[in-house]
Amino acid sequence: MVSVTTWNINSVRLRMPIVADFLKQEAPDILCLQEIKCEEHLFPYDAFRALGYEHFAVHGQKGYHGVGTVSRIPIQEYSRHDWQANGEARHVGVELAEGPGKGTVIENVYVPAGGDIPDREQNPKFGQKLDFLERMTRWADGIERPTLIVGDFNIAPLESDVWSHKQLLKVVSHTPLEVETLQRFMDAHGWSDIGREHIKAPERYYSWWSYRSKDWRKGDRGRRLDHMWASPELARQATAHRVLEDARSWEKPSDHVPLTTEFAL
Amino acid sequence: MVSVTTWNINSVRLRMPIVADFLKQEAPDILCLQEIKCEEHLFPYDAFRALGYEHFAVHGQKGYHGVGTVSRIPIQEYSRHDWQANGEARHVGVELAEGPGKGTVIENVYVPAGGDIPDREQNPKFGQKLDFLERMTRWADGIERPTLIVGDFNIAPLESDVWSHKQLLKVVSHTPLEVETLQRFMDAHGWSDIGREHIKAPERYYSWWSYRSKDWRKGDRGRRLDHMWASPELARQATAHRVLEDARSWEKPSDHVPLTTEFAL
DNA sequence: GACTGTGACG
DNA sequence: CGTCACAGTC
Repeated sequence: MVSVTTWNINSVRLRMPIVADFLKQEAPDILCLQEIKCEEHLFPYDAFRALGYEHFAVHGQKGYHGVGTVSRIPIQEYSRHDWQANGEARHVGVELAEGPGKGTVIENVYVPAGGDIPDREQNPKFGQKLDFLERMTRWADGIERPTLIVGDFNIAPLESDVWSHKQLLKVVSHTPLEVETLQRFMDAHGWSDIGREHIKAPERYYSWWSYRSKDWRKGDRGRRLDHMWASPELARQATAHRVLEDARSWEKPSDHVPLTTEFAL
Repeated sequence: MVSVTTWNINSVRLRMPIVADFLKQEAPDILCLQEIKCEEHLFPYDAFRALGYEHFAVHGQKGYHGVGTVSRIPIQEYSRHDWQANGEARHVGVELAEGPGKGTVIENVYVPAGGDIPDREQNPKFGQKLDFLERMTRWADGIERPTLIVGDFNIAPLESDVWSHKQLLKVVSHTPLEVETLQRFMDAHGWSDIGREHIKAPERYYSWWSYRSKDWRKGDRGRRLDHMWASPELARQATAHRVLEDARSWEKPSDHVPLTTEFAL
């Protein structure tokens, strides 16, 4: 069995105390973090080692973005794409280096948020987000090995992925254009949406609640921005999937919560 | 009996938890804070009221400096000098409004730090500090009522007020020029240095330890920058004086510790 | 609302 | 080392 967690941590240095709590409690084999917000040499390697996580693939930059994959089973860095070709650290890929599942690829990605206005002309960041997804789509077309891609996709595709489909139709993260673009990425490889295989629509499923409200539970205005997608054959080996909503209430929380999937490898 | 505390708090909003602890523990009648670092409308009045302190004289500004006098016995704002005439909030004066000691004046002051280089030409801030003290000296010359002046004077006048007289002779806060300038202020009214009346030189007496060292106790590199000076007749009524060095070890401490004097009024 | 870096100030 | 302000991002 191999378990994998994805978590947009919104500063790994600031959040290391709750990351440690999470690892002690949930003990996934592999933890994929997004928005680590630090350069690679400032990543808290020692704190992870002290918890038994001794394998790393970190793609960081100063201040913004950045992803890091941390593991207690051997992994090997496999790829590091810059799909925007602008130097931003938004992806790192690893493969399982030993044991059952050896060669399985785990891609950790942080898709651009896309700014406020869902219009390429008025808001270049929205265009960048779509372009990023389209380049990922072309890349996915050539995937030949069993692959798990996880991370903050910054898109909530289904109606039951948001607290109000109607009120979010023109809000970046849930616009039809983004949803279609994400669908093309899905089709390019035939990804299986593990989250929705285990928590079927139309059941409510969120992974993010804004900081901009006193009580995140009040109104439950969440969105499912974080995802775990697998190649079809790998998806069939997923035996369990959990969303740790409680983490949104922890001390100094991230605005995202961790998602975990177990695989019978 | 009336007890008065002076404490450079280095942000009253950030430090309110330890201020509350202090008031519960020491319960002075009057608390004079410096470096409150907030505008008046952001001063935590309610937190003080909840502790039984319902009388205030606050002179604040955005971000820097600022002084506030908080009392559980009636006080009345008396003066608010701008000795530099540059709009900085560095002084507020009150008088006891009722009971024994009615009319006694308590001045709360935050003398400019003076920058790094002890030279007017190279460092205008050093000149401003001296000018500030000289204007206070002219003001002190006209004092006619029993007065207590407390606060962060940013000068450690005596050899035993610093961890190394020799090593600090050219360090702003202990230069001969500052010490002479402070002495002229003392002479202008005949102030009595209550701290040194109770803890006589050459006994070690510090009220500040820099943040710039891991362990403030290591080497004990302190300075006596905070003072409580009284008119001669008032000084004779001072019955006790304490320095709460422990406060330097509290959770998220200020770099200054509170000084308290009791008066038999 | 909460994070980052920066720069000023101590 | 540690505070605040500011601007940028999400």
